Amino acid sequence: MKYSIGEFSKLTNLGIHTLRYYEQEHLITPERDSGNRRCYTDQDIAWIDFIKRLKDTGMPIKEIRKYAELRAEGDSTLSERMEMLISHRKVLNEQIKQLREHMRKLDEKIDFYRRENSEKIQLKLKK
Amino acid sequence: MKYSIGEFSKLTNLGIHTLRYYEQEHLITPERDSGNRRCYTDQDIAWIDFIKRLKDTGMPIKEIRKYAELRAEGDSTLSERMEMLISHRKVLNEQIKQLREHMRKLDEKIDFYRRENSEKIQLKLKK
DNA sequence: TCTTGACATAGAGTTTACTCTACATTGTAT
DNA sequence: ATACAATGTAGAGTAAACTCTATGTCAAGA
Repeated sequence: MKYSIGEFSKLTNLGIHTLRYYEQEHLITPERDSGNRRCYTDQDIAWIDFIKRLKDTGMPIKEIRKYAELRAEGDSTLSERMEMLISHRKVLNEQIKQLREHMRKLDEKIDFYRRENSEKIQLKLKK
Repeated sequence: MKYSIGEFSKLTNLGIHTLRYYEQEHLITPERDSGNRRCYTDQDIAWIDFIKRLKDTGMPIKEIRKYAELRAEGDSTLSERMEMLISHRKVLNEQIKQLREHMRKLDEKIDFYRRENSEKIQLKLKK
């Protein structure tokens, strides 16, 4: 199937402006029809999903762009792309570890508050 | 112990400019000495650590500011602050879940590449 | 006393990632 | 044929979170 930018925008939940911006940044390069309109494909949906994933895990547009450009070059860049993913995997792993630590500390703080609060309540009851 | 902004900057790894910016945004309000210089304390170090944690977990400055202002009001806001933390805890939990899912998908992709690559190698060997 | 370095404020500049505006063109329904 | 909604490009505007610059003050060492 082929999609106009409007349809594709709905399918991906990315604004039309954002899609054009991504094109400008070389993240995605849809074909054009006879009237110069963008034609997005089903593969493009999967590709945008992947871009979103990279974004959600903190990869800046510039680096996603590097990946996208390698991808556009074809199979000869497969191993280079794999290296990028493996190195990104490490980053992701670190992030998860960090968040767990943050969660732990947050729980400590919540516990502390709970204790503080119940002490305050004890005091109020004594009064 | 009391610290000048320069010392405090080193202790917290936040630039002097950033510290002044945080003050402007009401995240932290150090005392001033006779000559109007900022005096940071050891508590301030712990407080900045906590601010960093909130930032690292995606809380925007404006919301941290709300928390900081409640904190400055004292004990009467304890339960309100606790509510904020508990609700932030949920966000954090969601984040961790999301990242795990991203990791899973990333691993799938890496696996896929590995297979692609080995096929390519097989083809080369046959040639 | 003079100079230098850390600090002060006010405000401008930067980066990232959008988001919007203005204006031209095109495909489609009436 | 015409109106109008979707699309096109170019470029301006926005928001967040810094980051830097200009200019001034002041305390301490040479």
